Amino acid sequence: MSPTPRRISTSTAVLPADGRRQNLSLVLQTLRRLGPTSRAQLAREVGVTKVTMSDLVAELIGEGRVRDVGTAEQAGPGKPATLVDLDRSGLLTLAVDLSVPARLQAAVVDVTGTVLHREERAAAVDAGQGRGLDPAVVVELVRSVLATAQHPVLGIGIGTPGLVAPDGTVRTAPNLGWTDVALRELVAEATGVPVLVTNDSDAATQAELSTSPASQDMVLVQVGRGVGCGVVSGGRLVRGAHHAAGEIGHVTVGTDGGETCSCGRAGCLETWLSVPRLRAALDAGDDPAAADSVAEVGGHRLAVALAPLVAALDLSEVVLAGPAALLEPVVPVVARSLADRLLPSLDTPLTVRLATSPEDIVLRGAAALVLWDRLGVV
Amino acid sequence: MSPTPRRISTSTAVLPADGRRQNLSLVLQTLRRLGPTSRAQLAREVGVTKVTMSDLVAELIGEGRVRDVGTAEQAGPGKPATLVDLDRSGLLTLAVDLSVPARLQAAVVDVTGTVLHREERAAAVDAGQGRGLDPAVVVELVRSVLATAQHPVLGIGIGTPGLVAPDGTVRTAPNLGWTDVALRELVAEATGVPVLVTNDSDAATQAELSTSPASQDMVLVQVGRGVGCGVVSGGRLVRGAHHAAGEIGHVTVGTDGGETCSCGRAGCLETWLSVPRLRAALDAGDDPAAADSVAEVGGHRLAVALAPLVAALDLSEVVLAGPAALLEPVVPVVARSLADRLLPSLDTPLTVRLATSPEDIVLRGAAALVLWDRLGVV
DNA sequence: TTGGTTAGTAAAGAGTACTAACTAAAGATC
DNA sequence: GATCTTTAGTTAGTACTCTTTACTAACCAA
Repeated sequence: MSPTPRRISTSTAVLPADGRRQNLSLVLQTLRRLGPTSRAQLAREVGVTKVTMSDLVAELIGEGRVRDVGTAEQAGPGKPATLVDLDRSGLLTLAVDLSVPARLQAAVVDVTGTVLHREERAAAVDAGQGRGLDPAVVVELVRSVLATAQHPVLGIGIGTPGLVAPDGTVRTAPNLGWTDVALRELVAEATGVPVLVTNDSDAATQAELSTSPASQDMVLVQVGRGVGCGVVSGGRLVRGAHHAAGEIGHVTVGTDGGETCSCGRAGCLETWLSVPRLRAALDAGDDPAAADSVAEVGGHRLAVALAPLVAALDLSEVVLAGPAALLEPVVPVVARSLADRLLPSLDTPLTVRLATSPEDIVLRGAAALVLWDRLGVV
Repeated sequence: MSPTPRRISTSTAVLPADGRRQNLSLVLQTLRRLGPTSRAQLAREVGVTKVTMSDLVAELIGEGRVRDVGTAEQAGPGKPATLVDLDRSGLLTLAVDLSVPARLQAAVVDVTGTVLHREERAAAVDAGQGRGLDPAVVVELVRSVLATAQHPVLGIGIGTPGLVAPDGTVRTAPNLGWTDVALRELVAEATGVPVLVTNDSDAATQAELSTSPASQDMVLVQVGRGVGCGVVSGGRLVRGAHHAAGEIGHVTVGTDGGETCSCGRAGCLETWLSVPRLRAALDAGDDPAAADSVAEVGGHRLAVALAPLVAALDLSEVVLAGPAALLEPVVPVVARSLADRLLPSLDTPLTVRLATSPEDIVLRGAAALVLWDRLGVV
């Protein structure tokens, strides 16, 4: 029983055509991972015969998703390989980042995550006065960027703060002053392009997962105005029972009270750790000890909240995303406090680090999610 | 993009034969869920044509896994259905529960989770004196029960405390005094039957998942000598980076110290909540207030530990497994404390409850895991 | 030149599920 | 009572997917 049979995870029947589609996706994924590759090599990687791989590649070339990129220099005996690769111009996506209202961004992103063209808008949001973000601003921004794309885009991915329903409606987003905004519908109707709306932390997590696919079990904590996270377990982004996974900002941390939070309760994680708080401490005095102390307390509280999560899910990585300068001093505090509160792992120890490339992390993640949704490319 | 295409989750190619196997599994799963069913109904449930379903059923009948159970009483116009059902006698498993050394259990379990025959052994384990459980006892117990099975068993499932490696080796199990015991290998060689070894909490969680398949996102907390848990996210049991998911007993809970734990640190969850502690409080005095107080404190601390997990994974259920009499008073405490520490859910509120049928929960879970591993039956 | 190795293609075959058309058996309708 | 309608299940033929086997093409090494 040890060699567990290859198990497929679906709740509906699997037809041969479904398998074919999966195999086509695998080819694209493999190409994304390896770059230009021969058909023979692809066949070995994916686990089909050369014959089948030639057929799969031919289909992808016919669709304009893959193209021939010439002959490899021979590296030994035998006929030199003819390499194929993703057709980058055929895999453009439009990514939108709404996480910072003062700096709404949209960009054309290629399959490697490179931003080809970017535009920004500034929006003033004051939820307290009932002045939310006008969705028309988002639609205009998307249209403007879409017009600059050199090739048709595969889809539009939007990373937004707040809770997003599976149908692409933003249930609630306090930072944007939104309640039940049918964002997917609005943008899709305005553009005629498929639209995917996700939470910004989930997008960031997907970006991290795509760039460093080593960690199959991790949590990415995004520190901004508030605190959110994305959880990856077994290589899959956790969605949750109500599509609200990752909303840890208003979890009470500790058993000794704390400051009163905007949500009305005391000791929420956001009251201990947030960008405004870290920045204020940095700006306030010339006393570096004060800033250190805020980082110390915030990092400790984050570790208190994360410890049960890390233990219960047996995570191997904790990643912090946000302003690097502010979070840099937090990392060792989190690492130390987590070590204090957990049994040491038998094998590889827990890694705590900053996100590999925090810039445009939401944009890249939104683009990656579109690729995943449209092509099954991880 | 809203109708997300049917996505298969594998990292290797999907051959037609893989799809076929999945579809056969789906038939078994559906029969388990619905009981005796017609081929036409199965076809509608699984999502294939009647023709294909007849073929699938014929194969399963040929293997002795499904059998004809006569004609249905006509419930309307049309030819009456000929019903088929799982052949329960052909789907026996042998389940073993090592979670309580003083009461090692093994049983023949049928596909419904009914225990057909059971045997027990008592073992004295004193890890402090280096006297661990002799694996030969387990082998003898398994052999004894196996001899009583009326039909060949599909596999042997063992639920054991401690950390289990994917190859079926028990890495460490303090309660049994075990370190690196190749349990799967030992039992497999002694019996010639496929063996699956899992953590006891994981087995219990699988049992709960099988009996009430409603909750796709839940945590089951097993309270015994220590505290362990099984996490289900998106309907899947979480394994973790080092196959150590669920080990929350030695997570520090709270920010205000606590008793010293056997692991050497202070404030571990196990120091706040455990069966010995609850029982001692119940037995100690005639003062019911004392027992209440222990349940109060233990339940509160459990909620403190679970809150970040529930929020981050957006769980919909928290299930407590263990001695019902002791845990009964803990449930409302956990529910209240969790509500205090979390933002209320927009939709269905969080459910906190006892396991539906705590008796034999590890045995049933181990059996269910064998069915899953051998047949893909959930 | 000859032999060995690797890439890629061609033809034939096995497996899977489909559609179309059938039989069987019941209730409904005239 | 005869005929229509409905549902279950089977038979025959078809399309699709991947495989095995056998081939050509192109290179290195001796």
